[in-house]
Amino acid sequence: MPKRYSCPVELTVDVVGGRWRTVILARLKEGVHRYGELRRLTPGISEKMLTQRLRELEADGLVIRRDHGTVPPHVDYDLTDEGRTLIPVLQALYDWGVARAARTGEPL
Amino acid sequence: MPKRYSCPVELTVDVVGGRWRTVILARLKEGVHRYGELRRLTPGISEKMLTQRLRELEADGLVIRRDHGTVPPHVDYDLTDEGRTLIPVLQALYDWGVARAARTGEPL
DNA sequence: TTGGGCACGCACCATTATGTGCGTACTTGC
DNA sequence: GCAAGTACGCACATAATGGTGCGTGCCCAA
Repeated sequence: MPKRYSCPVELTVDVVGGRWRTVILARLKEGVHRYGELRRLTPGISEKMLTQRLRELEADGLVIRRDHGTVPPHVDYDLTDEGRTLIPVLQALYDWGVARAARTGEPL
Repeated sequence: MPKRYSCPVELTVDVVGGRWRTVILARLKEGVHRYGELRRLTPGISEKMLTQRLRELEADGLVIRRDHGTVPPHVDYDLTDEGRTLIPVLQALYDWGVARAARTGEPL
């Protein structure tokens, strides 16, 4: 049975919620990145988490994984068209984070 | 030691992330609500969760709790000015949810 | 020859988030 | 008199999330 949402916000949170998904998407909105680049750009994430979240984002159709089939491996990730529809959301989250940090004096 | 963020999005997610916080905030952006109203407007949430999240949002300065001190109890919740700065974020989440539902055929 | 980078998979464990069910002290409606 | 509503608190249990450490097969630099 399909899950019912009482509010569109719930649906969105279901897709981009969680500790890492939005952070990863925010990186990818700046452009294509390799696995190792994402890992370095996201301090604190474990390799397991990064792989796991990327797989989920792929399954949700927000991200494409491109394996160049070379050896040593070269894989990169990009937003799909569907993923790009999230850009306004990611931008809003980004902007609020900046403003909030300014108000509270938290470091960035 | 203060927590470090590698990206402003991380900070935002820390504040409004999780299963319920955004949903509650989205309700409050429509106006003041009593505890019982929020409970009815948010199917699936337990009373414990609702109370817990409201306390956190209060502690983060996004929501005010007003206890009218009457008996039987009458308490209502509203966004603070700080909370109102989140409205563009909440709107972006809402809009994307609507558009996503339309694309995937998910019910609302 | 030893070590590191690449992009993971897998097994196991810890922490956090969330849910469930019950109690409270009082009032109003039936 | 009895149930229901109000706005919770508390104890317990499960589910989701996250971390650790190891192994893979190949290549390149020191």
